[in-house]
Amino acid sequence: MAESEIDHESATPVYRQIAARVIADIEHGVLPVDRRIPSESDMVKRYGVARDTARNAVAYLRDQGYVHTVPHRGTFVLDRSKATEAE
Amino acid sequence: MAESEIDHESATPVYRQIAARVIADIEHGVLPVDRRIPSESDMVKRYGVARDTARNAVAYLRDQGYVHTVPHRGTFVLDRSKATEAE
DNA sequence: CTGCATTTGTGCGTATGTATG
DNA sequence: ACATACATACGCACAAATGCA
Repeated sequence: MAESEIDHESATPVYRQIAARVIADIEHGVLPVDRRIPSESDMVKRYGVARDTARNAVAYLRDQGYVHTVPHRGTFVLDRSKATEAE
Repeated sequence: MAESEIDHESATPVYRQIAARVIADIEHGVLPVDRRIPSESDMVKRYGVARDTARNAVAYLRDQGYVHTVPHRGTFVLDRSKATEAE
C-alpha cells in the first residue's frame, strides 16, 4: 500500500508520520527485533525530507522505546515484549 | 542538582539568563579566549529550552562582543582586552 | 594496511507557525 | 504590534567510527 505519502499539510508532524510507518513495520514484523531500520539517509531519499526531520523521527522512536541506536552502525529494533516503560 | 536553574517566571528573558552564565564563565576564566562555548544543542539539553532560545543567547553574546561564531565550527570566546566596541 | 562508502555525531544558518504577555 | 519562546522543517559542512573490499 503506497497510499502512504508524507503530508506536509497534516497537523501531524512529518517526523511523526515517518515514525508511525516504522512502528507499523515493527508491529507487523516487517522489522523484527535486532533488524536495522532504514538509515537517516534512506528516509531522506524515500520521503524527500531533510535529514533533520529523519533524525527527529529516529529520536522519537528511541524515545518511545522501539529502537536503540549504535553510533556509526545504525538503529536497531528493540525487544519490547518485556519492556519496562515509564509512561 | 544545579542551584542555577532557568527561571521562566523572571522578568529577565531566558536567553539573557543563559547568556549571563556564559558571560560569568568568561569573566571567571572558565571559558578562556578562543575556547568554544557550549553549542546551541548543549544549551538546549542543559537548560531545557528551545534551540531558538539558545540561538538568541548566542546572538546576544555576539552582540555584546563576547564571542564570534564560525559557521559549522562553533562559537568562540573573543579577546575583549583590546576590544573595539561601538557602544 | 589502505581506501572507500556508509552511518551517525555535531554545529550552525534559515524559515515558518503557534502561543503568550 | 512586538518580544520572547517553543516546535517543526529544510539546508550545509565537516568529523569520526564502522565495515568491507
